[in-house]
Amino acid sequence: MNGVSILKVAELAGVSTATVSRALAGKPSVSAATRARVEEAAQSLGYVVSATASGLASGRTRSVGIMMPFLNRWFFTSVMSGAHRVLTDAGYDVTLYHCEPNRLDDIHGTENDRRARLFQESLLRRRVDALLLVTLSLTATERDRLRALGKPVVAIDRPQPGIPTFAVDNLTVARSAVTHLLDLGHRDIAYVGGVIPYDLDFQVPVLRRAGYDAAMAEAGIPVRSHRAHDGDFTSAGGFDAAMRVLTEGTTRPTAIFVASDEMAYGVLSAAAALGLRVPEDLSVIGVDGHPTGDVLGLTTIDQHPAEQGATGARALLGELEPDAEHPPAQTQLPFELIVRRSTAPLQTSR
Amino acid sequence: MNGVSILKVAELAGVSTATVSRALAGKPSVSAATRARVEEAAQSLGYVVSATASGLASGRTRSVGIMMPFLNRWFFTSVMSGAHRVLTDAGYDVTLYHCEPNRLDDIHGTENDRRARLFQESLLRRRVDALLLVTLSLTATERDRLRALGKPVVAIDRPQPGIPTFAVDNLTVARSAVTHLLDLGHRDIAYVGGVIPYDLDFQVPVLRRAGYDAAMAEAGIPVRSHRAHDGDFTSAGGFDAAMRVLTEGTTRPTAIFVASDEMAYGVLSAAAALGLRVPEDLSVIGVDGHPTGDVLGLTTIDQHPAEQGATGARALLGELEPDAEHPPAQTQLPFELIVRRSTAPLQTSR
DNA sequence: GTGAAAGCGCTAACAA
DNA sequence: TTGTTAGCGCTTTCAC
Repeated sequence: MNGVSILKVAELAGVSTATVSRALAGKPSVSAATRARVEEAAQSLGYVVSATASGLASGRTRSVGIMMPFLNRWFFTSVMSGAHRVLTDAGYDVTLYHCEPNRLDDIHGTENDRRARLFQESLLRRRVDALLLVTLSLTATERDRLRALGKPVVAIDRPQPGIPTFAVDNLTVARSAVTHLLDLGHRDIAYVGGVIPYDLDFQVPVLRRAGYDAAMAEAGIPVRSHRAHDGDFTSAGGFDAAMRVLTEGTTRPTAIFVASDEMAYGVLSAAAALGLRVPEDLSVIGVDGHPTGDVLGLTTIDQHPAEQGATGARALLGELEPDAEHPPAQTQLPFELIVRRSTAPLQTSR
Repeated sequence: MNGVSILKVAELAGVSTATVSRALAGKPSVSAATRARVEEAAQSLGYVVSATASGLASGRTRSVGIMMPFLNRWFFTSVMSGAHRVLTDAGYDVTLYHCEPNRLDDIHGTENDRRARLFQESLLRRRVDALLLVTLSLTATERDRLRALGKPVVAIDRPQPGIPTFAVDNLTVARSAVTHLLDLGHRDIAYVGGVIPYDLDFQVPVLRRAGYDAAMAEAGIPVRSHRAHDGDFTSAGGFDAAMRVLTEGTTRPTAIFVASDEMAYGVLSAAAALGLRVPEDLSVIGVDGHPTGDVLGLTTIDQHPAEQGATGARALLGELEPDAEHPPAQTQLPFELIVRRSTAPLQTSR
């Protein structure tokens, strides 16, 4: 019923349990011959160290936590997937924490018990050695609680004060997307973003909007407010926002920069619903590198989310090793413009 | 650095550590007054029980494992998400295991070390009290290893011999989809499925294909082989399969049943690429209930994946309680036809 | 390079 | 109802 204990291995190998522990942990102070005998004994008995016992004795659990605000959205799970691979290959298990975003309409913080429990209970159970935060906005209190854990913490995609962060430069990402449209001759460029429903301080949409504003300003093009609307990072939200962007006012934009691919699918659909041809009547560019963008011909900026997760995980593993240097405070990750058929030069004959 | 220990709580509350343990575990044999004092002491000290210590002493880790073949595909993460919610609300942590599918071209099982390590090492670390398998095909050996753990195991979506399973009836799902098309007057109905790349024994596509065959047979319509092609459960695969389905032979099907929504996006795109209007020239129906299907107007069969995960998790929690009855060997979950604008009555004037 | 022994922080008999 | 005590299965000094 229970697994084989270290004692059996010690007996079979004719050594003490201390030696078995050392040998299996790869400690240097074990002779090659002994190590071989121990490994063979362990192998033949199917012995695997008990996570709880080892964790209690050593204080290290060999598991790391990944915290994300959404458990089933492509970007987040892709980051997670990349991190998971790196961590499990290094012998760590992964515990998944769902950190529910604080909603804008709950600005007084009276709700979100689940999030409170996460920081006040779950993390204190000391089940993990380190934590990877994916696109999370923390309050100062939450950051203090994390710090109090005394464990390595790394953030992906959303810089946190005092926490090493790996992210693309979202402002530059957005600027690059808009610049692509500008280079194609577009001037009347709309923005579909996604600030609305979540997180008090969800920075990514803000930065993408800022990049849009910056690129337009550099091109000397004024941005009118009815040219920017919020989807909520869903296809349906993108559809609604695009319907407004494309029907408000007396003229129509010739291009739209959409802050995520999944919203862009909704934008493409809205264009079709209005009888607009893409890219002849309207150019559309997204962000993320979502795989369905391929068949839909969506031009996008791929930010390689799985690689982001892998990079964050490697930084964590580095910190977990006693004598490794700490990761830099903030590291910028690469991204890549992928031109497909949803963007084209401005048609001058309109 | 380390958390507060049970001893401090005991001192502050003026009781023994055993009583603290009992009180905090909600054991009945504690007086209301004592319990209150203990809880207050724990609260004021910010005490949370150590997962490792509690796990070692009790043999229960209060964590459950979720095993899935893909960590970043919508269906799987949705199931996971539903299960995660139920489990964390019940006070359990979730450890995520990636069980890499065995590829068809690796039929001799010489590779896939990661999968081997999962069953021969990770699971033996006894980090979890129970296991939820999402759409997994196990070998007999793997099943034996799971059984040897002596822990509750529940499967979602893919029946496993000897393991309680929750799933939609995939044959009926497929049959319903095809029947919807038949009811609209279609006779020449193609199939885009997805057997190719993974898992020796990946049953879902097989069942969906069987449902298609059955519905067609019942309608007395022969199925010709060039009317069925495999995508690989990706949009790109769906696109390629549809291109073949729509261009091979001298006539074109008037409808396509696609075994997943994400493939169906590729099918819609292929239709557009060929200048076919949906639904006027071609009806398309998918399966899953993927959210982007909403804006794309994709008719589908929603199988409520998050609910599937929640249901599986509840069954596991039931088994974790000593005196609960075991879940039934196989339970069929509901699904729902959602008619949108990608399907329409057969146009007789062609 | 290896062993003896003392915990790690809890839980679960067993007593009282 | 509560306290005492013996582990749970490892890791890690400290000796040798």
